[in-house]
Amino acid sequence: MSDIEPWLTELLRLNDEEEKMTDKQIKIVQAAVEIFSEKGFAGSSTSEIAQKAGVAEGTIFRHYKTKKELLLSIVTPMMTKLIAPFAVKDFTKVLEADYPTVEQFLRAITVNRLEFARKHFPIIKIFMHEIPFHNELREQFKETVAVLVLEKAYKAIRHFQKQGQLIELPEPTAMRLIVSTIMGFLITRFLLVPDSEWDEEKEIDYTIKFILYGLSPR
Amino acid sequence: MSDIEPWLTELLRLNDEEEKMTDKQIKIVQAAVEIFSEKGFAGSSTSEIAQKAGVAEGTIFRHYKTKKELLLSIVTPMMTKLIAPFAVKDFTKVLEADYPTVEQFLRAITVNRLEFARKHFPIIKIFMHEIPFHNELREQFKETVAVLVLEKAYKAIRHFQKQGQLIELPEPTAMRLIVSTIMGFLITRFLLVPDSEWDEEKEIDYTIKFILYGLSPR
Amino acid sequence: MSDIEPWLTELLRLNDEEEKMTDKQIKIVQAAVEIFSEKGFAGSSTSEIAQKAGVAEGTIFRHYKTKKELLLSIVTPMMTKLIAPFAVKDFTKVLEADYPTVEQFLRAITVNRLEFARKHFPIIKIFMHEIPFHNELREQFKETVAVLVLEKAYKAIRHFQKQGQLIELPEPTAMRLIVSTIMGFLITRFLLVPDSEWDEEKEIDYTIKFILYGLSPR
Amino acid sequence: MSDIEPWLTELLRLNDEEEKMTDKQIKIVQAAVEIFSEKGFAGSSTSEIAQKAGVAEGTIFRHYKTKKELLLSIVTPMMTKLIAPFAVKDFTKVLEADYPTVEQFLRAITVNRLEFARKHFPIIKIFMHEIPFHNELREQFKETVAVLVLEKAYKAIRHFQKQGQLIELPEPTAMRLIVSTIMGFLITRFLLVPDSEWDEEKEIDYTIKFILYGLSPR
DNA sequence: AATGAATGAGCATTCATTCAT
DNA sequence: TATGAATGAATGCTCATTCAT
Repeated sequence: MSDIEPWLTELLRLNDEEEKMTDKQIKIVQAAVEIFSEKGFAGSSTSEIAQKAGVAEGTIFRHYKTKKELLLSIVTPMMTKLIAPFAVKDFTKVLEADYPTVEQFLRAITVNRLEFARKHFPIIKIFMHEIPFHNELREQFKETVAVLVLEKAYKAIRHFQKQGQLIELPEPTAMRLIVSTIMGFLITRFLLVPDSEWDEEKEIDYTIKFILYGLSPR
Repeated sequence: MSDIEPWLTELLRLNDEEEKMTDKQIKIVQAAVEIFSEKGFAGSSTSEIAQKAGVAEGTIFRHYKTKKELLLSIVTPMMTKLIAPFAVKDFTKVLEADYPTVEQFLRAITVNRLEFARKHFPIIKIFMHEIPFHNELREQFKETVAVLVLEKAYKAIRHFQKQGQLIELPEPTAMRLIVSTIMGFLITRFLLVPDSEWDEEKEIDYTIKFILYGLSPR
Repeated sequence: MSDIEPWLTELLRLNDEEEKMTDKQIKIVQAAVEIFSEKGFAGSSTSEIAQKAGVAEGTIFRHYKTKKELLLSIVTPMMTKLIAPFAVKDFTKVLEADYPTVEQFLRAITVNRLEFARKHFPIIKIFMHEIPFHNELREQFKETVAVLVLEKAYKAIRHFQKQGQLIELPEPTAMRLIVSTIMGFLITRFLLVPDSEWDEEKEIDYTIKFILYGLSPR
Repeated sequence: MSDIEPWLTELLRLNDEEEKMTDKQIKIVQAAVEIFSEKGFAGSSTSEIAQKAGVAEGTIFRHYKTKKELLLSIVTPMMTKLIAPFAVKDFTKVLEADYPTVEQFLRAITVNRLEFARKHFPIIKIFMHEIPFHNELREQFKETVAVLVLEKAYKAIRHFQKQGQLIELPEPTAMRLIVSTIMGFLITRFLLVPDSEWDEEKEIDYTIKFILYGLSPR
């Protein structure tokens, strides 16, 4: 915890543009992420966060009106980052120029999201645990992220289907199968076997191939 | 919620063999499942459970020493049921006799677990949310369920690999790809699109085919 | 505080008809009245009340959902008692039968309210301090007490005016002058010179005579 | 509330003689009066005052060591103003010269205090609510105001009694009856019917006449 | 077996006040 | 003079749990 976490630098950069975070505020966020991800939001107490952050309990509430606001201030910016790879105006052009084959596209996406998950893992964990319990989170996710990402992803699927690189499945089904496989990969990597030896290159390869064989015409 | 839930009859049958549950106890479990699955364990209060169950606060603690014991009494029996399909002594014989092809086997497993999930959905939800926060749960799951299921599953994979029906992948990798796909199917079905129209037969078919193509030799 | 206060027996009797108050609850109300009247509602803390009542802080909130509910449970019943002398169906008949002269009527009212104030003094003090800050209190007072009392009082004034015992003033003005004088008498008695020697009989006499001379035709 | 309040100009003038109040300080006092009179001292928070005044929280404490000091700085000068009409050396001479009859004297006092109350209403309200809870206030009031005013008032009463304009009552009793009536007049005017139509001239007249008839020999 | 009053530790949040800038 | 971040004690209230009935 003494090193600066990758998700933190990110968060700092995001907030930098609006307002400077004080030293103590940074410590608070750091402690909150750690504790929320370890015990869940409802299971964490602000006094514990304050203690770990080395600040008075009142200090938390000077910066965040409520405990929930602290949660959202951590989780919301992550959602924005999630859509980053899809936040491109002319998506089809990118596909044509950079990813002539599905394989290249899938590999790019997988590696990219693997790095994203590696960087933001604790926050993603918090997010996935809390999303069923907080309407704001769910709405935010649905309205911004899900919509934007889905639209672009369906476009990519149709693009490769038209080229005959993917079999003709309903886009949602194809999407589901691809996402399941990649999510399963990430979950295995970060939750189930976080420290064991694991040949990442090879596992990526297996995973991509699996999707490819599963979805390409014979 | 007034009808008797499928998971409840199951739970009653399990406990029946040991001890009779009183009327009030049943009401408590019913209320607890509902509330835990809606707000999470830490976010639920025993007083709310008592209220919904229509019993006095003290009554809960007459049957369960602690709130956590109530949680475990709900979640643990579900784990036992989870391994049921694999709780067979001579697994290879079953495979040979009943499931000559991977497709038949996969289809059987998928349909079977789909029904299981349909029946036990609220409890599974509770289980998946709480497992990261309770060592007992994690231990219980690893030591009994995971081990037993994994062992049998690897055996099945090796069985079909030997027959040339599956390509040669490390069993954990094959397992991961299969489980990811099926879990993705179940999560989509029960969490993401619970009420929308969804052609289940067709989706099962797509899913099985995807795994099959992804893992069988060309 | 060790003796049973007059307002307490009253309060107990009122609640008795609905629900029994537990021993601890009585202690809580007793302590609350004492502390509220000494420091004001906002200046009193529930922990202090609990301590003085000799109960755990949580016990207060088992009986009263909020601190404010505790306040209202103390003050509201007093208002009902306030209208008691006017809660008579055929008020004019009472006047004719029992109080042939204004003097008799004024003396009866004054003595009666003096005793009322003596009994309920701490609660009245609380009531008068809190009424500007709590809309519920103000509404309750206006809608029930003020209306009922005013109506009957105006009737009495008109009654004695018709008989030529009172000069012709607008009823509200006559009412104001009478009430001011009696209230001033009570405030002086209980707030300003609570313990000094004070010849009550004589002061009542002066007060009644003052009103009488001030309002009767020469 | 945006206009300059009458009590404020008064307060400024008083403080002017000692020390200049800064712009922010004026805003603070303005906000404090408004909030104290609306929610009571204990129910108001310094942060709310700071916010309404448009200053930083710390600024309040630069000018007033404590919240209570802020209260006193508002209420104390008002007391000085209260005794103004009596702060005359040769009171009897004033009576003889300016007020040959009780009626003239009463009318002068009533009109004068009516204007005073109109100007200082919010502060008077604060004062009356807080006096039971703050010993300093009570002491200050008793030792300076009450004593000075009482002394002069008794003198006036004796003066008119000697002339046969007032009946022979103990001065405190006469005082009580007069003050009750005038206070009742003011309270009715400013608290009970603040915005309704109300013929002030006529009500003053009724009030004076009531006292006069009540206290003068027949 | 069931109750519900009682507990006291713990909770999120607010408070008046301090102090480095 | 003014700021506003920081404090930590205190607040009203909730919690899981106990226990006499």
